[in-house]
Amino acid sequence: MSPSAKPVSIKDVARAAGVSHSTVSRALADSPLVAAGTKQRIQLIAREMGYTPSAIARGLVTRRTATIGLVVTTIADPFIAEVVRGIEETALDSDYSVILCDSDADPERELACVRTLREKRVDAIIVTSSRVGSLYVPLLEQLGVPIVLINNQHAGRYVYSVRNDDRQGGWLAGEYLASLGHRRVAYVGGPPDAHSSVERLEGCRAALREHGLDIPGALALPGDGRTGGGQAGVDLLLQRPPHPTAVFCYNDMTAIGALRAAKAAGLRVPGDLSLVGYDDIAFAVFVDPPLTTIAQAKRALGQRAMDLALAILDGQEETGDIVLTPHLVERASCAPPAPGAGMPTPSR
Amino acid sequence: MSPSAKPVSIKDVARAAGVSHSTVSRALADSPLVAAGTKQRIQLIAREMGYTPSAIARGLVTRRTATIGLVVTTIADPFIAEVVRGIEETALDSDYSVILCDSDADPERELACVRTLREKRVDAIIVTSSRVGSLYVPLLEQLGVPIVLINNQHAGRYVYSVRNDDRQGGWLAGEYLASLGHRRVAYVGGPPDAHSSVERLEGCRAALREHGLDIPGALALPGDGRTGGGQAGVDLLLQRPPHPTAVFCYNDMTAIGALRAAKAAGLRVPGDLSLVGYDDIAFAVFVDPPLTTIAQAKRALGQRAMDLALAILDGQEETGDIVLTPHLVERASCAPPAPGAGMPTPSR
DNA sequence: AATCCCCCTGCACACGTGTGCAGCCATCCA
DNA sequence: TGGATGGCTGCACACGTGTGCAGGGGGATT
Repeated sequence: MSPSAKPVSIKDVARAAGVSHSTVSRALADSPLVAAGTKQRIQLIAREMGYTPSAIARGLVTRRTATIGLVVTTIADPFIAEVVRGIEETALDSDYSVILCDSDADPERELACVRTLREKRVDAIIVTSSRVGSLYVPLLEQLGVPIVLINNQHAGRYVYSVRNDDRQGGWLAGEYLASLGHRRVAYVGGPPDAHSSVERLEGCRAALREHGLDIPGALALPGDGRTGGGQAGVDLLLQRPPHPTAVFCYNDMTAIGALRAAKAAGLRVPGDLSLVGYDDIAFAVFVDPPLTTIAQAKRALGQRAMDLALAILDGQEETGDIVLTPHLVERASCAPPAPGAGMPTPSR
Repeated sequence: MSPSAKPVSIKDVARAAGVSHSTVSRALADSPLVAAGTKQRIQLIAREMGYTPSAIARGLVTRRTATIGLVVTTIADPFIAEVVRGIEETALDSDYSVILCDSDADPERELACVRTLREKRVDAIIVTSSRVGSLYVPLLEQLGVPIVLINNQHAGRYVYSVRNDDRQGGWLAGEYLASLGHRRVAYVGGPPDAHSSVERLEGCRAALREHGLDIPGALALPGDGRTGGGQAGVDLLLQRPPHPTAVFCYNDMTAIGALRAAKAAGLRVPGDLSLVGYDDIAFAVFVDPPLTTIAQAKRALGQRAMDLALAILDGQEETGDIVLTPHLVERASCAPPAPGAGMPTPSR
């Protein structure tokens, strides 16, 4: 069959089998309304003719496309890629397809994506780490489709969310650093408008306070969630003493940037500076030293999101806000502070 | 509108405008057959009613879904993620959607993907780095859809390909190492059945031969395209002297694994061992030392694949095999061999 | 033997959109 | 003023599938 030829339809099968197309439809759906013999014969003929049902036509009548839309800021982010994998996995297991839309963090493109997804009549939409998450809520009225937000809590009808407990993650980092003996820790955050960034900071602060410590405003820097932000953050910290002995980073990319800057400045990690990341991306193991980090269950995040979407479509009333607990992965980028560290002018 | 409400159709608009649905259809398509005034009025009403055309119904009659299927081994691979980004980008610009299928390198899942894509009536399929590429050719007869293979050359009707010139890439690596003065270089490859791996090896050999050198069989090791393969490869090389002074790796992941093994064995890179990767993934910059590597135009690979698919669907006869040229990116993982290196027993 | 009932099959319509063709009305030309 | 022409609109069908309803036929029961 050449690419331009039209595929065999249910009617073609019906003609070959000498029955009506209704009977074929029922036979292929394994309906009890069709006699066992007829059913078997039709199924055989359909197979022989290479029949494949048209999800298009089916979708038109059933109003279900068995397809969900997935909007991501960028698939090139290893954290997001892992989440997507979880979504893909459970989608395939449930015979669902996912239409991927890479908005490239551009709100205009993101809107174009949503418009397309609406035309394609996807059954639901999953959005990961969008900064314009709240933008969807007004759009929802026109959308008429359930939306699951990943790591972007947002209350609202028809808007659900699955997220990592950022506060708890921050707390783990703070508690760990404090227990190592650090008394002067800094924070290099994510994009200024990211809710998750302030949550992680607050969590960290809460833990430090239990030890009588805090992160002063001068040591809480904004970033961008990428290596550049980490690099700039540490550069800035090194310009104004006294230096921190540890830096908690918004995510692993930021930590990797911080690591570069520290090395470039002649500091040893973790000897002179301890670093804690967030996410536990695959590459955290491969930098030198391997990154101690707060691990999110990335795969699970995707799976739960997809499961939630399926449950909603199945008509089950589900809790609208699932939160997953992160945990600390101890590797080699942290150590107790060197005696006398954190003083106005380090050796250099 | 609640999620379960049905969207407004072209007929609803027609009723509101007091015309037939045909006229609405034409007006929205900006057909010259409709009077300018009527057209404007209808478009306004449609907008006010929040009408969105149903790609489902349209697809049924036009036999075009404006959707392509994308089959990947795993989206978690940063190289593939970058390619996907290129595809996504040009797809969105052409108002096409892409259905992503992560086969997890499992042939069975891969087949399930293709079956689903067929049901969804995608206009074309793009496959990246599948090892079972040749498996698609027999399937094509039932498929009736053009297929574009990325980095998986395979002649055949209705099967097209966009690929990186692996031989040339290998040649670049070999030439570079030879010009640095290395006389004993090893190769740690990809999966044994990967055609690209033998191409890169052969290209490298060709360059070395121009300098009177070669890669003996004992120094050409198989791998798996992941860090584990690189690690195992270098471990093996270090077990049997004389050691190579440089290792050309199938890809960056392999090189990163090789780097770990070398460090673990107390070797310094590039002092004691030079390393060349392949792909130039984003993380190649962040390992220590930053990786010298053969860069593939990943984004372009995706773009060209999508462009090719669009051209084919547009009825243009296109050349079926596009090959892109890689280039060397010099960073810090290579240096001239140390004097006396490559001898039976290194210092340790 | 007649009636009833059950099992199976087909008819017809619906889903939302695109399009060839016919038909209507107004305008223009003779 | 009558006919022709052209611009605009609606009718009807098609795309492929699902499903309520009617109807037919055969077996069982009375």
